[in-house]
Amino acid sequence: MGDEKRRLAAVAVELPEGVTPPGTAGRILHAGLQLFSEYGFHGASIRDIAVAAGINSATLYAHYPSKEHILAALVRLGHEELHGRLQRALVSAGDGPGATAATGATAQLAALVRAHVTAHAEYPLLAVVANSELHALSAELAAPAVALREQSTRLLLAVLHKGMETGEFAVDDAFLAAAAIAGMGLRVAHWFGPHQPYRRDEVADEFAAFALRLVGVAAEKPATRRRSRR
Amino acid sequence: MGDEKRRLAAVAVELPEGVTPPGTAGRILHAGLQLFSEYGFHGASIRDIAVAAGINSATLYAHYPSKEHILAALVRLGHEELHGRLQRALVSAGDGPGATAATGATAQLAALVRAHVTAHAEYPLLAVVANSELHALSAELAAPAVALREQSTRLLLAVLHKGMETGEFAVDDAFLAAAAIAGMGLRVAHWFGPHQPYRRDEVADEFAAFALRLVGVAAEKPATRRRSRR
DNA sequence: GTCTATATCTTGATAGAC
DNA sequence: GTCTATCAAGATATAGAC
Repeated sequence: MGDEKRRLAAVAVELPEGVTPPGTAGRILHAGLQLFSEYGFHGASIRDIAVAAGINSATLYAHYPSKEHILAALVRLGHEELHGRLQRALVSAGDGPGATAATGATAQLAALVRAHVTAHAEYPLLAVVANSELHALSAELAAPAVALREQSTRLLLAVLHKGMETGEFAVDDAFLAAAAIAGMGLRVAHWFGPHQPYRRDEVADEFAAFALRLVGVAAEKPATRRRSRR
Repeated sequence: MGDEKRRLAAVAVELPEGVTPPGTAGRILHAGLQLFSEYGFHGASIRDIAVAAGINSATLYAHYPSKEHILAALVRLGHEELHGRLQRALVSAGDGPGATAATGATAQLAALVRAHVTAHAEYPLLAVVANSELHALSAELAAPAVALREQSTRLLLAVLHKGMETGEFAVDDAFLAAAAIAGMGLRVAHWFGPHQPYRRDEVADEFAAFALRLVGVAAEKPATRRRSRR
């Protein structure tokens, strides 16, 4: 699955639009994103980040009070972006015109997984930093992200429980199903990239179909299935 | 899913039996396992490791030529353990008395996933180090693990392709299915622990069932299903 | 094999001029 | 806001006695 030596595939260093601070602060964030995702928090130095941002290392402290705060900003940003997408996906799926009591959870789970996978395929570096470097933060600086993560988990569990109650899903254990579904989506950030023969929405659709099968929902269009690509 | 701040749950620091060097070299390896898994390679210092191993930092160099070599030993060990388990699982499933052309791939996929999940639940620290700290190694020291990882991936892909050919599996794309199945198993190392109300084999069985559903194999015993625990 | 002591370098962060 | 210069602490690794 790609270059197995690196933490993730060669991807453009991108942050969600609208939320990145302008000017130097934003360039520092981009530099941190790139270096933290590749070398980890402790593996990237203040000077490395400064060089990548095109500034002197001392200038950095005019924008962030410490190296840790750069990471905290990225981790928070990543968790906010994901949680916002999950929430919007849920709302859209729940309010859809075709939603009934018998298909609500199915559509919501598909929307949730699609959003989850899309986010990880769209911002792989941010996802890796938010997931794999959270532990480098102090409890205080990690708190906002931890809270968001718990809420995101709750969204998934709620949909699973709902589907189990309506009978849409045949699942023994909601937690284990959530862990499996979340795990397969999280990992996308590590292998997805422009070198793959897939578009983001192809992966998202396929993984949503995987999730539905996983919870016991039969495939909706068995005839439409494409041939294998790999 | 556990303490979301840390990289993994509170688990005993264990290495596979028989492969750990005796004496001080082994204690260094255990110390490295604990500290690398919690703080990452660059987040744990030589002195930290020495203290955890109960020796002076200089003594360490009588056993390993560099800090990087400690990590390399752990990463290699982790990949060898996993690959060995996958191979043995495949052989057992393939040679089983009930194996036929129509069920071979199904049994093999279940065995593969069970072994994968069991390994990650049995040695979570080792799995986290082997997976998440591989990038900190030079290309040379990472090479053995990278090679093993490619072989493990091939095992899974081969089973998927076989099941697609025999008609056991209804899968569009073997690579995406492999990525999903591998991802859900890899993540187990991050949340499994003694605080969870599951035994290792319960998780392994459930995840194997998830994988079979994911590739389109209908549940074998729908009546035997237990009630949800969470 | 294990220690004390130390060399050498890099780290995160600060002081102060412009 | 950005720089030069620098501090104090920490890093990896080595030398040499026992």
